[in-house]
Amino acid sequence: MDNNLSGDELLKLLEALSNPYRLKIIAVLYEERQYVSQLARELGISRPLLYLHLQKLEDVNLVKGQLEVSENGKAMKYFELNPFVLNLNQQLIFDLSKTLTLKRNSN
Amino acid sequence: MDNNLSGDELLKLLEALSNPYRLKIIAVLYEERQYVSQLARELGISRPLLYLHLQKLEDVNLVKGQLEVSENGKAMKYFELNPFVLNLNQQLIFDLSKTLTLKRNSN
DNA sequence: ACCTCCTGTAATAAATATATTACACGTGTA
DNA sequence: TACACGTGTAATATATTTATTACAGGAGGT
Repeated sequence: MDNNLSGDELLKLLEALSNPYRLKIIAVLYEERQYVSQLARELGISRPLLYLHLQKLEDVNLVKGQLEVSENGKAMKYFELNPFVLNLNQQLIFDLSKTLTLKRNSN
Repeated sequence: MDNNLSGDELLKLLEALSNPYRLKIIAVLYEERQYVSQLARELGISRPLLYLHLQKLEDVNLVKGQLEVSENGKAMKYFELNPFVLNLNQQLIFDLSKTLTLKRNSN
């Protein structure tokens, strides 16, 4: 087992990553941190939608946001990437499946 | 870039993996190949639903199914795991984001 | 003939995820 | 004051995914 997360956490992480905008957000933030409005423009989506995506990324700790006040006095919420790496393979899934919750049990 | 897949393929793979039953299916098949009805019983879900999940896994080549005829003459559809490994990290996502399709473009 | 156990799928319902619209509010500047 | 640009969220609509129900059909065994 190469990671210290649970099956449920793995699942949440995979869910967070399984959306094109969220992947794109990661790609953009990989180059440099950015504030919400600007990020929305770059991605071509509305701020409310972006918030939703950022939320999901933040929930699994892929991303971190902080509100700052710029020189000109404006409140800016900057987001940046948290480092992460996951070696995904069958063995890992097998191991973590033991701590994975299914709605209806059995297993 | 440690893999030869496109951004869209990566996304499909992540989507295929972001469901508890599908992870569980992988975990079960990691131990041994299994036929559909038995697999459905082990997971505690209906066959139609299992078919749906197997379909998604097969679509991204995580799994492979073949229809066989057992000794007692019954048709059995066995599924087994295809080997796979994916080193998931920010760099990879950044690289593959270039071949990732967003509904509305920009960027 | 009837029961059991298997494959396969169509039609539909229910649950979630994604996306839009419309707000409210703050600060700096013309 | 009005405008531009930022944050934040509630309410709602739309789309997609997940789940169920109800079939049809084949082969072996009693």
